[in-house]
Amino acid sequence: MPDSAIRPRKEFGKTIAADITHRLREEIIACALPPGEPLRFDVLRERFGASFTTLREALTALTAEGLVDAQEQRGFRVAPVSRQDLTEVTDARVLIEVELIRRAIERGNDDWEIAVISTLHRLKRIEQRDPEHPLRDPEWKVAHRQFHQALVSACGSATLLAIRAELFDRAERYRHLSANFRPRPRDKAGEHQAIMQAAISRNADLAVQLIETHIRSTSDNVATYAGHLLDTE
Amino acid sequence: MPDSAIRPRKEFGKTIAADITHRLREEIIACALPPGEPLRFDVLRERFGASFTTLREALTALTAEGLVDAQEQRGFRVAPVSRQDLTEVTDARVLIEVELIRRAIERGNDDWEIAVISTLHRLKRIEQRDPEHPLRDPEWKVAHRQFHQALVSACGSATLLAIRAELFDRAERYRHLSANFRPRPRDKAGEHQAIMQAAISRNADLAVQLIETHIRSTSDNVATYAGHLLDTE
DNA sequence: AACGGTATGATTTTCGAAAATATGGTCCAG
DNA sequence: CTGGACCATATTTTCGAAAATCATACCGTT
Repeated sequence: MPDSAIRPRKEFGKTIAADITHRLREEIIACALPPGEPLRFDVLRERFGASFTTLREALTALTAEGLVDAQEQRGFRVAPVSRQDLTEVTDARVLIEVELIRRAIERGNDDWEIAVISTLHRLKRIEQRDPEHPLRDPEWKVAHRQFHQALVSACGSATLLAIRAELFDRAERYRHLSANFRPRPRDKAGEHQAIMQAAISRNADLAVQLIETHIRSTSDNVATYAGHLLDTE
Repeated sequence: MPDSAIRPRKEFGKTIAADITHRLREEIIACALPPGEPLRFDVLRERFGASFTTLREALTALTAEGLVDAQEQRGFRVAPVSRQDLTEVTDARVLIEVELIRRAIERGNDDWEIAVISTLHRLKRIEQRDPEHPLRDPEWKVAHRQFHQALVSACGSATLLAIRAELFDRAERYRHLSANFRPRPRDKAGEHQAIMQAAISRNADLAVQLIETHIRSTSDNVATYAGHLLDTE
């Protein structure tokens, strides 16, 4: 289900609707389309060069992912943000991610270990390039996502992985929301390193604790530095 | 997000696409459209009296819910079933439902207690009518769903409730799959009664244990009596 | 007979026009 | 001035035809 986002230039593989869905998702997560923004067909039609129907299909898919809000007979808009929603997403992520980490540590084989180590390695290399503003680097985004994805990939449940991916996207949107206001990033590199070590050494309890802290502190950061954006309805 | 399925006669509220989505979902869950069945537009067009585009939108929504399988450029089909998928759905349900029951018991107020008691009452009345084949009674289906929904409704997280609803639907499809082969229903009435009592008396640990047993034994039943349907790819 | 390539038919996917519905403003009655 | 009904416009939603893509059968070559 996740996308392994290799340069999604033009229509990479298949249907236009799937491509539009992908591009719209990226823009919403990156807050290029801000929360609450009405999504009018005329505008989208021009921006994405697709017809009503195709756009509608994409918007329907994103509605199911919780990134778009459908108001029957009154069109679509980017899903609004709120403190309540941030809390719900955070709690749900903790619940699921903790379970998946446990399972992955229990079941992960050599390939899993390699994936975890190598994705972290790439992430650290990218961070060295611009330690101040990692979130602005699209490559960092991809690498960060892939590291966390690798960590749980061995859990054995495609169903839970799909749910996790959805929640990850929704959380990432909140991260972008606060990116412009956050003074300096905290020591994420160190946290990722510690999580990797706990996972590889099969210390489940420690890994779980680190992951929960990681998720919650990110969420707290958003609430602190983007709180003023979370109050409008 | 859940539907409170009151007689969805004709186009009840709003858009045709939403209506078709609802009807298609019901038919898939009830296995009127069997797992793996190709969903060709000509056929659907005749069956539901809607156009390509509208149907496509409905199928896209159901794909996101895990009830339909989209194969790019090669159309849609009813999501296939498998032992692996049944296991995943069951485990995910236990994980989430257990958490939600805990939260609901902690946060539920008078309205919650009333909802739990009254939905169980209705369920029992319906069961008295035809104790042998409850699953064949569409009213039982609705009442059963509403009881379980009421149990967790006070959890405080719309996000987790939406995920739960999706998993419930997917599990219900498996139940229908085995309904024709199951010799006699086990004592569900007693189980529901016990769950209700544990919840109302705020005995979280007991309620959690009962719910987990309830979910897993249902799943085991399916594996036992519909196992021969779960092996074809 | 086996293989590869191509033409034909079936099916999905996309499009823009047309129908349905909401929005906003104006006018009139109270 | 206020409130409500009505009309005009903006926007969404739906449709069936047209384009794109896939599946299959056919044919010629080895």
